[in-house]
Order: sequence, then C-alpha cells, then structure tokens
Amino acid sequence: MSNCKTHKTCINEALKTAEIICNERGVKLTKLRQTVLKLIWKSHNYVKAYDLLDDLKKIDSSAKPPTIYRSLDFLMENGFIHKIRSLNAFIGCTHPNEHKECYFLICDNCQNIEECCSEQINKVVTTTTGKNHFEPNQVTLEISGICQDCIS
Amino acid sequence: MSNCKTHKTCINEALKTAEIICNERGVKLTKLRQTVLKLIWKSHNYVKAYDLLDDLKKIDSSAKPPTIYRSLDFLMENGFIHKIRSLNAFIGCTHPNEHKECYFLICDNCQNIEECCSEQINKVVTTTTGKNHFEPNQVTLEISGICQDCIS
DNA sequence: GAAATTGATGTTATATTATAACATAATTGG
DNA sequence: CCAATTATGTTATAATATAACATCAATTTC
Repeated sequence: MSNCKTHKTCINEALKTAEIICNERGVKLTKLRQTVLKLIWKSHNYVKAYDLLDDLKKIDSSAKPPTIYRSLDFLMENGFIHKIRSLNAFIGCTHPNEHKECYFLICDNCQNIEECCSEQINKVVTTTTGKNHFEPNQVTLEISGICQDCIS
Repeated sequence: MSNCKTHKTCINEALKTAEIICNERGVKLTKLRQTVLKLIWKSHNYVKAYDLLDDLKKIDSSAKPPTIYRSLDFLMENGFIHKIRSLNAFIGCTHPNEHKECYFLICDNCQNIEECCSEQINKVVTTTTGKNHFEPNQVTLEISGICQDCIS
C-alpha cells in the first residue's frame, strides 16, 4: 500500500523520470503522452483504458480509443507503466528503467496492487527457462489474493 | 512441444480424466462441456474463444458466445483448461487435479505453449508472498520468448 | 529554406473479447 | 410429483482493442 503524503510528488517524480529516460533514449515524451502518464498516476491503483479515455476527454473532448492506446503502448514500451493482464488494466511503474521484470501482488479485496520485484524470482525463472532451453523475452507474473491490510 | 503419435489418445485421455474428476466432485461434465473440452483438445495449441465458437457452430449452429464462455468457465474452475491471459486464449491442462499452479512458456515464433510446473517456482512465490504478508490465491505466470525448436 | 522523410496525432470504422439479463429446459432432492 | 437447483438458450450489449487512412508536426537532406 502506498502511503505517500503529498501524492503530487509521486506524479511529478514519475513525469520527471520519464522525461529523463526519454531524453536518454532519444524518444519523445509528447504533451499527450505526458498527460496520459499523469492521468495514470492520478492514483497508485490500476486504471482501465476506457476510464483513462474518459479522463482524457475532460481535457480534450476529441480523444478517442486510439489516442489512449497509442500512448499506453508508448509508455509500456518504455517501461513507464505496466499492463496487468489478469485485469486488463494499467498501472504506473514505481521504478522504471531499473529492470525489466516486475511482479505484482493484486489484492482481490481492496484492489491494491503491489509491485514486487524479486531477484529470487528472476533467478528461478532463468533456471526454469534454461532447463527447457527456452529463451525468455517477457515474463508476466501476477499473484492475486488478499493483501496484508485486508487479512483480518 | 508435443510429440504424441495418435493425438486421439490425448483427447480421450483428457476427457476420461475430466469425467473421473467430475464424478469425484459431484459436478457434471455435460454433453456440451465434453464437446467444448474435445474441441479445445483438437490440438495441443491454444485456442481463442471465438474460434472455438465457430467450431462449435459446425456441430450446433445455434451456439452463441455465452454457450462457449460458460463451458470455458466450468472447465477452468475444475482445472481442465487454463486461460492464457497474455493471449486471451485457452488451452487444455496436461495434468488436471495434480496441483493448482501451472506456468507457461509461450513461443512467440511457433505459438507453441509448454506447460511448465515447478516446485521451485511455487516455493519462491510462497517466499515472496510471505515476505509481503500476502495470502496468494491465484498465480499467473506466463513467459513468452523463443522455444527450443525455434532457436536456430 | 523547400522538399522529402519520418513520427505523432486525428478520425472513422470495426474487430475482438466477454457478460448481463431473462427465458426455458433438464435434473435432482424432498 | 413438486420445488429448487443447475444447465442451457437467446437477445442484447458491454468492454477491450486495433486497422486503415488522413492530417499535422518535426527533422533531415539536399
């Protein structure tokens, strides 16, 4: 669970980091992409694409599905957000650029998602794929259940 | 990769196992559910729900989306098939009832999916969730990449 | 700096995936 | 048998996502 005091800091942080990484990579964090990233970071929870679209429409009434999905694609490609496949939803990455593999603990009760990265998991994934002579590209690990705060 | 000689055996095996488990559990593997399971087992690859629906329509032209999705739900609940979330697709389980957690190696090239279960992964998942005081319910682990046969 | 190329966004349309809601039929437990 | 439950039929629509083409903006090349 996030216990940020002034959430604005989180948003600014996320935007700043993205900006820096984009500069490094020579890709552009356009106004639109910034806006979408900001909207995703409105909270620490996951967002659905069409909810995001509704939010965006408040700013630009001409926004349409491709508007959102393209920005989402860009933000995912660059590791600024993640797609949660078991929810068809998106969430801001808490540490873009640090590594590729991010794992998620998804609370069925409060909907909170904890990004949980583990060297140990990486290792065991490597071992398993190695045993199968499989060259991994993308690892999706999503664990749903009940989070600490909801276990009573 | 599957190298079954007479694939019919795989289908029959899957159906028989499902039948037995259903009897044990006192749930019903109805004609429809059997048919859907058989259609899923038409190959060792994954299938998409609407392709399945098309197949089913050849048998019963009145089949509609809920027909398929209900059967899929039943078959998933009972562990006879898995949903591959990163593909929005379904695949027969190669060892229903043995355990809950099944992991997948998905080849980006040949589309083959290898069910890969690992006590080691289970353990590290338990450790990770434990560390986070998280009570896991459902674990989704899908690794996409290039399989043994496609690495040249 | 004009032309050409590339990348981003706008726009229309539609594909794909999935479920709600209610009707009917089949099964089973008392 | 009757009531209750479970399964299926049916209609409609919700939710998720992309194709295809038009336009606009930025950049590069000459």
